[in-house]
Amino acid sequence: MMSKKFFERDAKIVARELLGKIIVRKINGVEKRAKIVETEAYYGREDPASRARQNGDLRETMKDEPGTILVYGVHNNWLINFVTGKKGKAEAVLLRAVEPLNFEEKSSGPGLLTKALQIDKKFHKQSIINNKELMIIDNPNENFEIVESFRIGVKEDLPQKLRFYIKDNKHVSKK
DNA sequence: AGGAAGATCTACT
DNA sequence: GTAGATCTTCCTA
Repeated sequence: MMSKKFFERDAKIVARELLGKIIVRKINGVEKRAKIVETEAYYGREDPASRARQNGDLRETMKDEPGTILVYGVHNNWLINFVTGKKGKAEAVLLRAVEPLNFEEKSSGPGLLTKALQIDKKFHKQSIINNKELMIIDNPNENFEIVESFRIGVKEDLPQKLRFYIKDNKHVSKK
């Protein structure tokens, strides 16, 4: 189980370290497990692609406690983020793709993985720490190479590589 | 109340 | 490769 301290660091670091971890979704006592294979980091006002740029609920949520779940809708899809950094900083990590471990649905994209794991707005503003239906657990002894790239689907990116994925993993989203 | 934009996905050519 | 579907969120009036 991840601690609050894990999420209390820079979004870029958390995004990188979330790779390879296992996300567990409990639905009526049944567990769906998947390995995180792709993430992106988002920042506050200085980030042209971030929703924290505008005022509103999303910006406020990004400034909430680290480990807060942020669910955001775009083009008929739910996207899930975890708030990172110290409270008040407005940072988050987007889950972009996971590898199914004990189920079959496609989850190689931010909208697809929320569908596969049945994540929707009801998780918005809940915390990933000590959550009964959704949790992230450590996966030691994993060995993989991390690739960095620019973010996907954003109109204007930062001059920094903020997307991270596991090299050669088949479930990383396409582009 | 209305409108436009968007961190997407699918299907068709 | 391109277009269209479709809905949440924020901004304007």
